[in-house]
Amino acid sequence: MFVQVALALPLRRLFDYRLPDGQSCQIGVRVEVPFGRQKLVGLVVNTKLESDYPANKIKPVIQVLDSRPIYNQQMLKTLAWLQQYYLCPMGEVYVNLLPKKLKNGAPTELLEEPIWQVVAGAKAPEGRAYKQQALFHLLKKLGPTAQSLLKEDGFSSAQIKQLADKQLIEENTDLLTNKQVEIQPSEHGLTDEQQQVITNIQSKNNFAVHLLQGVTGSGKTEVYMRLMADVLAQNKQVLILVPEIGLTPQTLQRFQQRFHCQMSVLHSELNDSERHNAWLKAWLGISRIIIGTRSAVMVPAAELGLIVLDEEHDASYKQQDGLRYNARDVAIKRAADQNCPIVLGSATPSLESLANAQAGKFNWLHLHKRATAKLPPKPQLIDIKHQPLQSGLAYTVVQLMEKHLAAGQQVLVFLNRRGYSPALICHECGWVAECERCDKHLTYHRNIQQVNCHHCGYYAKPPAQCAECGSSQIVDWGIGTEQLEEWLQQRFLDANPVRIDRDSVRRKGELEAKLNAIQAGEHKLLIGTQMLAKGHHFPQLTLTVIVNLDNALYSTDFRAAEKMAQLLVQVAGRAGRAEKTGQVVVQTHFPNHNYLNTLIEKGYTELAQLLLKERADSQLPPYQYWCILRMEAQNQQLVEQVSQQIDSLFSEQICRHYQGVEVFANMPAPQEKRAGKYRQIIIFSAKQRSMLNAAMNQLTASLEQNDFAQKVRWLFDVDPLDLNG
DNA sequence: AGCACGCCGACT
DNA sequence: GTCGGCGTGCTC
Repeated sequence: MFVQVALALPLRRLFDYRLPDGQSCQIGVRVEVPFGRQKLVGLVVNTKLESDYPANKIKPVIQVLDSRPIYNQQMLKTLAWLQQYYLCPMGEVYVNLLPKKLKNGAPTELLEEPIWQVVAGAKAPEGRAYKQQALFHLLKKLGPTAQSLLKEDGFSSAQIKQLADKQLIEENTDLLTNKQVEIQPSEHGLTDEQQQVITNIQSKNNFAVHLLQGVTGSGKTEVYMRLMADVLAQNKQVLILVPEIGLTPQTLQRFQQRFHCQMSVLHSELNDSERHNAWLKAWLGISRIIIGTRSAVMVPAAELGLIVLDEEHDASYKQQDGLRYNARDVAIKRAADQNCPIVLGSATPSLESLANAQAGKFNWLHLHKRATAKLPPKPQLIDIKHQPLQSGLAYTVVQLMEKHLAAGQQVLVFLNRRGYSPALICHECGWVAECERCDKHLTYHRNIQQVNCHHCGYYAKPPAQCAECGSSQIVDWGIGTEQLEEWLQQRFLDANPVRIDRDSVRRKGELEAKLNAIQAGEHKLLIGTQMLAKGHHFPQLTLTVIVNLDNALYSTDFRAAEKMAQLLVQVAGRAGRAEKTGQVVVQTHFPNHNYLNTLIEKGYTELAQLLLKERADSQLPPYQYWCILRMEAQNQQLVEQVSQQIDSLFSEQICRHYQGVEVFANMPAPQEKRAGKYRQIIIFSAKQRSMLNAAMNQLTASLEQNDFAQKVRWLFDVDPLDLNG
């Protein structure tokens, strides 16, 4: 008996091993095998009675690690599709998607974890221990809850331990494998719109893709929860996917209060043990709800009955290294294989999903009304042509800010550029400080006295002298959040400005703390990047200032306008969510630009129609499928030469067998030189996805045999979001 | 990806 | 004379 094993290697093939006499194993189990002179853990993808490989070279399996398969037949089918579709090495899907401990061969056993509950008759702690009080009250409301979830709720192990020491809460080990779900009634009624959407989705029990387009605050979460209640009551599991920074303790607590059951929360901040347990609880069926970011999409929850993917347009669903998958597309495939419904939610759906909805492939549903708040305000364009700017802000805008702050309200200034200034230049000769590994401008960070490359992580002390002419007249050019903050600190000291970007909230919990301070009204003036745009509610916010999005109007990236529109709608949605009316102003040099005016006057969907028309006319995605072959080497000539050879190989030997598949471009990567390496890309395109995939599989087979291709590192990016990465 | 083998430059 | 640099090649 032989087994075909997938190993964590950059190879697109499987390795045959012999099972020791009398032993057998199921497909989908892990095995430990000898490989060269090392030992590796791999996954059995197939068993067979004969092998093509020379019998004397086949080694025996050292040990079978699982008695129960890690992946069932259905999951293995989905994984096989994933490997084929994304043209990646075997190990990327069969091994690297496992949590680290399992990858290293650890047994599929849960690590010990306490389940906490309030001691019967205990009273809340008194005094200054506010966190402990909050924990006590939450736990009382939730019922028995796993320690890992309490941590996700924003409590530390120390806080939990202190309550336990005071004997106000206790462990309940019996509940560890409890699969019960207790569903609490909703506190909110449903609007007619919500009811219609729910009825519509529930009328289809099997696989269907529902695109739920609802403005911010229209009650999408309540719709999700009603659908979940239904599915959980049928003893099925639910998978909820959120963008990288989408899941706040508040959102999680909403789910916990509604559904008293075990849950797995999966995201990148977990340590190995936490991820191990969360993954296993989903696999064992203990967790009935699995909430996670991108990578949670392939957790093998066997009894899946519903997938919800929130903010479906979000770029963080696309992995940009290793297995370059899009969790949205993989989630749809999983739902299809599992024959369960999937709901894609967004206020601003991606053009891909809108095209699918219009083609009738997705069931397109709408929530137009805000359930709890007023409609988002209509943005106002401020023409800044010929206007003097102070730290990037027009005088009229500063006056407006002053007015809102004087009324005791909050103001958000949005600038998508961190650092003090995006460039340092020589005042004498115009020399610009550049990253020596990427040839890109270095961003000046004044607080830490550094210049940083935002593309590769290179950093250095700011140059004291010009590298060209030796002048010491180095000046900063352009405005970043750091500089904006500095100026606003002076101008609006009383408003206690706070900056939120990746630099100012580097440490874990820092973002949380600042958001809480904003909620509490400690800061009236908020300065932020993308980070502030997503998912956070600021009820006292009445003015949002968007400093600059002009670069998106004339960008080389064909998705720039789409991203700009999604961002603008999202940022605008932050303001006036409570009873107060909000105001949104956008500074621009192009107040007559068609994109901006369509978006503001007619809304996102109208602009999307316009953009889709342009994509169709220019033969761009989603009307043309793309697959990028990326090549990388230390040597520029080599990488160009190899890409030329691959191009010829494709055109001469492969192209004619696959109708409509062509080379759209063969060019240096937009950031040709990055982190000291030279990069070249070939974009392949086709109208038919299956045809493109078949051609690329053929090309892959050729590349693996050709030795010129081995001279560079190459990999595929299927359905790329951009040409970088 | 590891890990070997292998063939050339600076060191105790 | 050896230590070690990373180019090439192989792993069931």
